[in-house]
Amino acid sequence: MSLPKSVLAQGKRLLMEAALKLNASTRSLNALSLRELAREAGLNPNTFYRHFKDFDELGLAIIEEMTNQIRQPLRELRRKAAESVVPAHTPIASWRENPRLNLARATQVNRETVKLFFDYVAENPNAFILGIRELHGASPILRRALRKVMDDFARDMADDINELKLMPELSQDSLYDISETITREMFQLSMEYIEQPERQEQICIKAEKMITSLIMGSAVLHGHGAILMGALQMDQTS
Amino acid sequence: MSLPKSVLAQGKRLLMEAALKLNASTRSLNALSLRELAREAGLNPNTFYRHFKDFDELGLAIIEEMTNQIRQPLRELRRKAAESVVPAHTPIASWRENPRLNLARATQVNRETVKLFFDYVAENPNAFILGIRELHGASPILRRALRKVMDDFARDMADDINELKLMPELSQDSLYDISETITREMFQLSMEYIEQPERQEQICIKAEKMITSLIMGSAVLHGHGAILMGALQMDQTS
DNA sequence: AATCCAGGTAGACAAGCGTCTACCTCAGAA
DNA sequence: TTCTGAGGTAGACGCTTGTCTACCTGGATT
Repeated sequence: MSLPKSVLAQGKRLLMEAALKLNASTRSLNALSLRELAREAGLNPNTFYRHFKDFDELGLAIIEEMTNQIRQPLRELRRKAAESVVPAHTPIASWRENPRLNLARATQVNRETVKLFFDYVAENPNAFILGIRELHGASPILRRALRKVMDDFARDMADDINELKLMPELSQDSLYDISETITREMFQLSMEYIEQPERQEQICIKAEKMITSLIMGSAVLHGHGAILMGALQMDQTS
Repeated sequence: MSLPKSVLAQGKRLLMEAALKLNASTRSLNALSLRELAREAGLNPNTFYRHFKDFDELGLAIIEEMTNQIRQPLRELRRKAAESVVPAHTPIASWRENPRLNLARATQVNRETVKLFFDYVAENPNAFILGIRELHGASPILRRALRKVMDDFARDMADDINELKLMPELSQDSLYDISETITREMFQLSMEYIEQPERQEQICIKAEKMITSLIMGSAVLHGHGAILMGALQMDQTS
């Protein structure tokens, strides 16, 4: 949960961590009082002003740090997962040529990415609580910022699906729509994952199925049903 | 946005409406001050205590009213939409027998339900803002209550899909999972719908596609792909 | 060696807060 | 007709709040 050691002044980080903690356990950011925050951080109330103009600025700082921390690792994981089925730099057969192999790759990437994502959620629950809370919170500034974060995530996902050929070819728009939906759902589910530790495994499975269904359904809807059916039948008999 | 005329004391309704308004425009429920609320409602601060123990109780009252208002109409609409393709009391052919007709029915119900839902959102934006905000808010009580609301919605949806045979047969669990995902997504999208009036039509279409993809994907995943493909091909040539 | 200034503190202020007790009012039950 | 109790008000209480001005400190810059 702790923020990364960086060039941030100590007090600034203390305040950010206190905000994360209070936000998760007690109240949303905009219901937080400056003095309460300072108390939690063990600092003088005025110290807040040395680092932030207002709570939005604090929120933005937290969001930025968190985003930087998770965005790149997620992309790398997708690559690793894809390579674990087909070694890197192997020319990738088209879905039409080898539907079975491609489906296996996609399934593997799906499974591993979901797992990593939830691992990260479990390690940084407070960050996700804050993110999801403020995504629908009262501050338009934070809402906008978090929507952009999710948008970036979705774009990354779409790029990776494209690049790693994780599903039959699709228009850019449709692909992005799917990525957006998946991203939204994953963030939603991360709350359940945090709040119901005893159901974590089920939630993982649910997430995988949701993603698979969405992607498959979209493929069918765009005329790639036959390819998929081929892959699936071969898969079931193996 | 206004709450229904009912047996509620006037002051109670005034307070609930003030809470809706302030929540939507300014701050989340738990960041609301009692005096501010009373001011907005044009009442004495103490009047609050005559009706509610605390803000959670207020929130619960609002949520309950809203749920009663939308739950039944949604169910009825699904029936009407289904009947507009196949008249009531007609014995419904199985998907295997007549995939094309069933797909048409499902598509119609999908389209009309999405439309009705968003219409209702547009009429009661503040209620949805409050609902979505508090679904991820700081109060565990309201979170739990709203999760139950969404759960009920999902169950209704699953029941209707079953009863109206809106998709090929599926295990109850899988069907419920899908309904849950769709419900979650619809609530998410309702925020976008409210905040981006100029994109309302696109959001409708996006929602329809999302639902179709999910349902089709799930059908494929559970071995009903062939039926679907048949229906689709016949559809495309018509 | 002098200076600067980012980071942190101290105290004070008026304003707003939640909540208490006490009082008013008036429709309907007795 | 009297009584009662739900709905609403008034004033006061001690706290907490955000923010202001002023001051301290110690490492880097000159």
